[in-house]
Amino acid sequence: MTRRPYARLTDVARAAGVSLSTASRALAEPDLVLPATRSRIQDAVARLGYVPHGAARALASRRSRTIGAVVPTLENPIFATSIQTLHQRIASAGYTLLVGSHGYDLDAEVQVVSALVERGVDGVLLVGLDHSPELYRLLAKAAIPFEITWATDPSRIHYSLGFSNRLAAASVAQHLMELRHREFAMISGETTSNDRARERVAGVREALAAHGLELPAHRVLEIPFSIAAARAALGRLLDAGERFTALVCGNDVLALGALLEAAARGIAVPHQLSVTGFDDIELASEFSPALTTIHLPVADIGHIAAERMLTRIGGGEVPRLHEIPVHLVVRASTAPPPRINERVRNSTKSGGRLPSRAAVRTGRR
Amino acid sequence: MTRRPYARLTDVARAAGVSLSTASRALAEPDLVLPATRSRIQDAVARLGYVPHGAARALASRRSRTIGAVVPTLENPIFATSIQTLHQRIASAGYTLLVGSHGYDLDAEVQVVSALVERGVDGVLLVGLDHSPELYRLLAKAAIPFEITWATDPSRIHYSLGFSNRLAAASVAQHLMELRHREFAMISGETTSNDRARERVAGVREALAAHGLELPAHRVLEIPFSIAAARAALGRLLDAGERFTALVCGNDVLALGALLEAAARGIAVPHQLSVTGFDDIELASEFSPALTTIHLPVADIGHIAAERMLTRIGGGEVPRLHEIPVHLVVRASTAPPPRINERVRNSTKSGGRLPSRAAVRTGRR
DNA sequence: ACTCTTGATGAAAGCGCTTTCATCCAAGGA
DNA sequence: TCCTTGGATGAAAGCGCTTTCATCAAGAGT
Repeated sequence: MTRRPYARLTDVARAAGVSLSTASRALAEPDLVLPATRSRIQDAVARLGYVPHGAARALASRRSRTIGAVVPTLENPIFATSIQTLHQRIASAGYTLLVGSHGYDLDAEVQVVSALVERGVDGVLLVGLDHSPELYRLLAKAAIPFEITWATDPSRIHYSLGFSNRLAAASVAQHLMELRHREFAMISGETTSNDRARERVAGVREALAAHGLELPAHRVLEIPFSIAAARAALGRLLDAGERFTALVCGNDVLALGALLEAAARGIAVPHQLSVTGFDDIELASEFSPALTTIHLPVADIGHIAAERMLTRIGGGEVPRLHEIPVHLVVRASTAPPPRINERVRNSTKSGGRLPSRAAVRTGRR
Repeated sequence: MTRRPYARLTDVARAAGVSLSTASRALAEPDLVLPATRSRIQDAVARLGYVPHGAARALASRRSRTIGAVVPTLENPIFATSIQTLHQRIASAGYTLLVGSHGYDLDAEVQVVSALVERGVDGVLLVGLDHSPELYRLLAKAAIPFEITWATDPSRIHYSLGFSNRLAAASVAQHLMELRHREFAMISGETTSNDRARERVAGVREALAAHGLELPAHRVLEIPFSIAAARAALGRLLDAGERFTALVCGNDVLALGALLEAAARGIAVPHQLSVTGFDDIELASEFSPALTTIHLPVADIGHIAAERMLTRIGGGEVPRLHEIPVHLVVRASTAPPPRINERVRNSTKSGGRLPSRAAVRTGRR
C-alpha cells in the first residue's frame, strides 16, 4: 500500500473514529465537540503529525489567514522595524505575512499588490497615500480591506494610521526659527510619488511662510535615500555658494549623510550649521553630535496596524483615522545660528573638501 | 440574478466559448492551445478582469508558488537588503514571498517555519546552521526544499549558500597581526544559537593561536546587536582596565557603537585603538574613520538564493554548497598599535568619560 | 479508400478542507 | 408514555482550479 507522505484531516478523522466534519469542528470550534471526542481527535492529530493544508482551508473557507504588507523598501530601518512588529503581532493571531517592496515605483507596486490579491490575502497594508489609481481599483474590486500607514488621510476616504508629516515637519522648522535661523536649505527624498516626502517639504515651507521666510526651490535638493547621496547633496549646496544656517533633512539617513559631510569639510555642527532629521532611528541619538529629529513610534505603528487590520478582518469596526503622536526631540545638532562672520562660506573650486576659512567655534549655547 | 463579485475561470471559459480545461491550458501552457482560441480566452480574461485564485490553484496543483524566508531580524540591514533582492527576483518569476523573523529564538523559529509549512510554501530559506532539530524534522517530513544562507555547511548535509564566517574573521585577525597588534579584545553578538557569531569568534581565536596569541574569555563580550549595547561594552572593557590595541567587532553595527564610544572618550581610532567590523554596511565606508571590515555581497546573496531555490523547485539541480567570495576591506579604522606609552589607559572610577591621559596622537601610518 | 497518427479540445475526477443540512439520541415537558 | 427540544455527529456538497483521460477531426501513410 502506498502511504502518503503527510496526513490529511480525513486520516485524522479515521484514526479517531469520527467523521471528517467532527474532526474539522474539533480544530476550528472545539466547544461544539464533546470533550471526550475532542481529545481523541487531538491525540490522532499529534500521533499523525497532522498539519492543516492552508490552501485547502483557504479555498473552502474563503479566508487565507494571510496579510500582505507592501513597503517602498526594507532598506529603510523604519519600515523594516515596523514590518517586524507587524509580523510578530499577526503571527500570534495565526496569520502569516506576505511582504512586498516596490522601490518607490507606483507601477511596480500595482504588480506587487496584484500578486497579493491573487494569493487571496485577507488584508493589505500600504505605506502613504500616493498610489496608482489602478491599485485602488484592484483592491476595491477584490473587496479586500486595506489600510494606509505612515500618513493620515484627512478626507477619511481610506482607513489610515499615522501622523501628519506636514505638521511634524513644520514643528522642526518652528524649532529652528525659535533658535533665530532665517536661512534654510533642505535635503529631501524624491517627492514624486512620495507624499510623505512632499508633505515634509510643504510643512517646512508653510511654517517658514507664516513667519515671512522662504525656502527657495534651489535650496531644496531631492535625492535618493542614501548616505552617499546626502553627502553629495550637501556638497553641492555648499559648492553652489548657498548661504544657510539651518539644514532640514527629509529623514535621519539623509541627516546622517549631511552630518558626515559637514564633519569632513570641517563645518562645526551645530555651531556653524544646524542639521535636523526625521524618524529618530537608533543612530540619531548615538551619533555625535546627537541629531535633533522627529521621534516616530515605529514599533507602535506595526503593532497598531496589525491590531486594526485583525479587527477589521474579524468584522469589527475601527475609526477611519488613527493619529499617532510624534514629537520633536531636540538634541545636539541644532543651536542658534552663528553670527554673520562665523558663517559657513562656500568653499572654492578646489573640490570643497577644505574646512571653511571663516570657521570659528562659537561657545556652547 | 446574483452576480459574484469576481470572475472564475469557468466564467472566462464560458465567455470565450471554450471548456474549462482549455481555458486553464491557455493560461498555463499557451502552446497547447490554438492561437485563435488563445486570444479569445485572453480577451475574456481582460474583459472580466479575471484574477486566478491562488488557493484553488495551489490545492489542485500542489504547488503554492510562494517561498518562505526566515531571518533572525529585519532590523539588521544586511538581512533586510538580501530579503529585498530575494523578493525582486522571485516576484519576477511569479512567486510571492512569505517572511518571518524570530529574534534569535530557535523555538520561535520552529513556530514560524511551521506556519510557513502549513501555508504550503514551495521552499524555505533559513539563515545559518543553528536550528532546532524539530525544525529540520518538520521540513523533512513536509519534503520541502530548504536552504541555509549566510553560512556554509562543510558537511554538505544541507544545501547552503554563503561563506566561511570563520575564515573571514580569521583574515581580520590576520590583518591586525600584520599591523603588529598583539593584544586583542572582541565584541560579539550572542553566540548561543548563532553559529555565525560563534564562528567569527572562533576564527579570530584560531588565527591568533596560530601566532601564539590568545583571546582570553574576559576580553570577549557577547551582547545584543545594538549600537547602545556596543558602546556600553567597550566602556566596560575599558573600565575593567583591559589593555588591548585591537578591537574586533562581530559586525558593523557593533563596530559603529565602538567607534562612537571611543570618540566620546577621546580615544583616537586608529592611532590609539584599531577597530574592525564585519558586513560592510553603507555606513561603514561613509563613517569617519571609515571602517576596516569584511565586505559581503549582500544583494548577491538574496539573488543567488532566489536563483538556487527556483531551480530546485523546478526540479533542477544545484551544487550542495555555493561559496560566495568575501574579502577584507582595509580602511581608516586600523593602523599599527601605538607605542607603549601612547596606549589607551583604563579610565578611573569617575565614569570613564574622560579622555585617556596618555592620549598622544601618533603620526599617520 | 482505410487505418494510424497527431494535435486540439472537452469531460470529469479530484486536491483537502469548511459548512450547511440532516440525523440521531437522550433528556425534559405534558 | 409520547412528543418535543437541543446538542452532538455524520453525509455530502462544494470552494476554483489542474490534470489525466477520452474524444474527435484532419492530415499522413500505405
